[in-house]
Amino acid sequence: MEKGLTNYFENFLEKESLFTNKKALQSNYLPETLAHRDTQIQQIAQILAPVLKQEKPSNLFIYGKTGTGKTVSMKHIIRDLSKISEEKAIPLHMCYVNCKLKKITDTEYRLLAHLARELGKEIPSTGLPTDEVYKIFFSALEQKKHMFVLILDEIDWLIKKTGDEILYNLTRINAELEHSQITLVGISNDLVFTDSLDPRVKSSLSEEEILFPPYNALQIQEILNQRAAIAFQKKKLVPGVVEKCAAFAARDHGDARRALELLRVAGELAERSDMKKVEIKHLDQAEDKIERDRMVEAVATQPKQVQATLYAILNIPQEKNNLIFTGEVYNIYKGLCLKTGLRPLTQRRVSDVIGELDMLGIINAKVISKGRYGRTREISIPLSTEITTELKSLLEDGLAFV
DNA sequence: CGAGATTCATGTGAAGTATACCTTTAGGCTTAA
DNA sequence: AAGCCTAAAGGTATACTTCACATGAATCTCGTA
Repeated sequence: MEKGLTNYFENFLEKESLFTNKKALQSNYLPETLAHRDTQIQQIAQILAPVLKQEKPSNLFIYGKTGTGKTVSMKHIIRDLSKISEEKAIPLHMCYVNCKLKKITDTEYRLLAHLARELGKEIPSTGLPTDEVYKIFFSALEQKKHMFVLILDEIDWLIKKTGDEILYNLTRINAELEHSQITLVGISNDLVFTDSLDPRVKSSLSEEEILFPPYNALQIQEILNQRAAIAFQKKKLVPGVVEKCAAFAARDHGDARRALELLRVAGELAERSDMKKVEIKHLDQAEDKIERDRMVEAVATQPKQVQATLYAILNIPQEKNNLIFTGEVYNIYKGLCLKTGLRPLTQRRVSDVIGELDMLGIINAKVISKGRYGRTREISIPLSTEITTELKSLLEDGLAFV
């Protein structure tokens, strides 16, 4: 037994890896050059360049679907600008914030607290009045005497949850700052998001707008090839893998991030099963695995109550066109609480929870009116039965059944 | 037969509550002069 | 008397509850052709 394990590890070490540098396929990887995003990067650079001369650039709004390179492009620019400002000792602070991070940047208070911490201030997680945090942030900013570029990624989430007041306040702050200026860059993949903004906020946020169009299959192929050259050993990909991978991604709106992830996971799967090369079948397996992992991850990190609600939804007998209604869910949920000793939430709250699950993409919930028979959410589960059963058992463990 | 009125089951907004955490302040204790 | 620590008072954000009203199409009602 012991011996076998040691052997296994020894073999593992000796085995030649398919990868040379797997990082190149990870989503946080920043390549030296970005293919097919020259015009966009150029535009952004032009708009933001004035910061180097200590002039306030226009606020900027960037939009485009997921995986069109918005975030990478922006990070690219952040990197270059920061480098230059450092070399030339230009007082410039670029701050990238992803607003989708639960419990970190998903409310006005938390975002502000995060920003103040970025400037080296200690902010408690709760307890302080929000305008107090504004003041702290404000004075820290003023003290530093520099240009502050605030990049809000997934800004639509923030606004959806907390309203657009934050943006209004942030743009207004400039008028009161004497030694510093703040520039906003909003990134969103919701194309119609700005319509829901207060007109004043809208006009000031999108003084400039840049659209990131989806990549086409050919462009994705090039990107994949570029990255694969760095990530994989030579000739480890069966011909056609990249093409198939690009086709997968182009199928739903040219999402390059997905394509890269697909390739990486396919590589990992090939390696794990001791194959010499990455084959097409690994792509199919990878697609499965990614979907599954994403769901498991999303579900496992939810609070207990959300999990219980989801479990209730998954456990409704799936006969008639799998249409499920809120009342039904709530009843099962209550029974579940009884069994697990969980304190039941009100229907009001569960209604919101269902909305949250919908936002997370774990379920589809649409408000419909059934006429004489009332109004409710029509819930359906867009997952394969395998994933559903996997989630169920995951939840059973998590919820500690009696 | 068709235009309104009715109805149901929940959606949804506003206001209130519990909890966990923060700052301020007043009182008590210690210490140094 | 000055300094320091502690505990109570007073305040906030967040997650949730309570209350009350809003929704919107299937169904019902009733006047009319």
